[in-house]
Amino acid sequence: MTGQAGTARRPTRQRAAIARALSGSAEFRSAQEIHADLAGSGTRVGLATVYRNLQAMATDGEVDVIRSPDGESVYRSCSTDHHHHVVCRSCGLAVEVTGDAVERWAEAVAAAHGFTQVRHTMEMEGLCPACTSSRQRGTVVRRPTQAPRRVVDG
Amino acid sequence: MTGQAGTARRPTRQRAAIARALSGSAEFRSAQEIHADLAGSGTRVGLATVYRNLQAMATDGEVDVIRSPDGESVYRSCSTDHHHHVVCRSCGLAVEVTGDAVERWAEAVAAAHGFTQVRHTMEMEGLCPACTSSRQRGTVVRRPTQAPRRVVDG
DNA sequence: ATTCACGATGAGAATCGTTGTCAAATGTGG
DNA sequence: CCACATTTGACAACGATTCTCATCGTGAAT
Ligand SMILES: [Zn+2]
Ligand SMILES: [Zn+2]
Ligand SMILES: [Zn+2]
Ligand SMILES: [Zn+2]
Repeated sequence: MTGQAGTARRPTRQRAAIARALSGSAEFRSAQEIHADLAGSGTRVGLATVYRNLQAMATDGEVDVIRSPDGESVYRSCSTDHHHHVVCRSCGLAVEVTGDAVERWAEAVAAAHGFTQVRHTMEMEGLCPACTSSRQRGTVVRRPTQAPRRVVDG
Repeated sequence: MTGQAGTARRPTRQRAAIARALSGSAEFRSAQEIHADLAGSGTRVGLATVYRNLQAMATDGEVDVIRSPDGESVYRSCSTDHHHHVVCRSCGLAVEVTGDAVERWAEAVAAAHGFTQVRHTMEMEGLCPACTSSRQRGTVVRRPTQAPRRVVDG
């Protein structure tokens, strides 16, 4: 059978704590970070439980989840400010951008296929101005592994 | 100093084999799959080498890379047909979509920040028509883990 | 062609995020 | 309160990716 009459998910102290921790920040955070936060604030929750609940909340559409470039799953409560990034492939410079155009497009194309409660992620990567000119001059920036600078921008 | 006069990357039999394997398919494939392909076709290449080269090619902008939902990095040679997905959060149904609007938007917004050689990834997720109506009827599809069906579409 | 310096390779160990296991604890419905 | 299905937690197991390091292959110089 595919579906079973809906017994809602049970409310537990752990689930509540995790939800609270999530809504506390507007940034994407990993399961481990959240687990650490909880532990730090005296709330004792098993790591596996954090993973399980974050997953559940994700499939229930309560949180957004994306994969960080390092391969971690990072979560963020849905309602928070929504934006995208343009990241430099060479030096890691990141710029935040927003744009109604994509938002509307995503909504429209998904709706056209009958999908509801649609959410999306989009990332752009290329060469930043500095790295672009470096390459033109024939020099190659070989993965400086420098900490990505984060540049906020509307 | 950030950059050093460019000693290009050295050509090796392994690198060539990996590049060939990549251009052979228009689909995203994982490092392990490519390694298996090579081994299958009698080309002996170390797994670590496959990883290293795929990464290098990615930072050089020769291949696209995204994270599959299972957490694997999957690679695809750049020039191949470009599209996006709308995936059902509940049953895994996936629809391929294309749209000039996003493509142009991404290009424009990145250019506005001086970025060049821009590439992007975008994924949408929501509830497919079937799962939407299921929920409305009060039934909950609890992660059937059914193999995602792939539905091509322009 | 020979030599040199250094990037590239490969085999296996080591990492580390994530998932599985299963007994104990805890909500729920009656 | 009772019977029962979920959820939790501690820890083992997994698996993709990265690291280590001895050895090899290339490009450049001689
Ligand atoms: Zn850059
Ligand atoms: Zn958006
Ligand atoms: Zn569905
Ligand atoms: Zn696109």
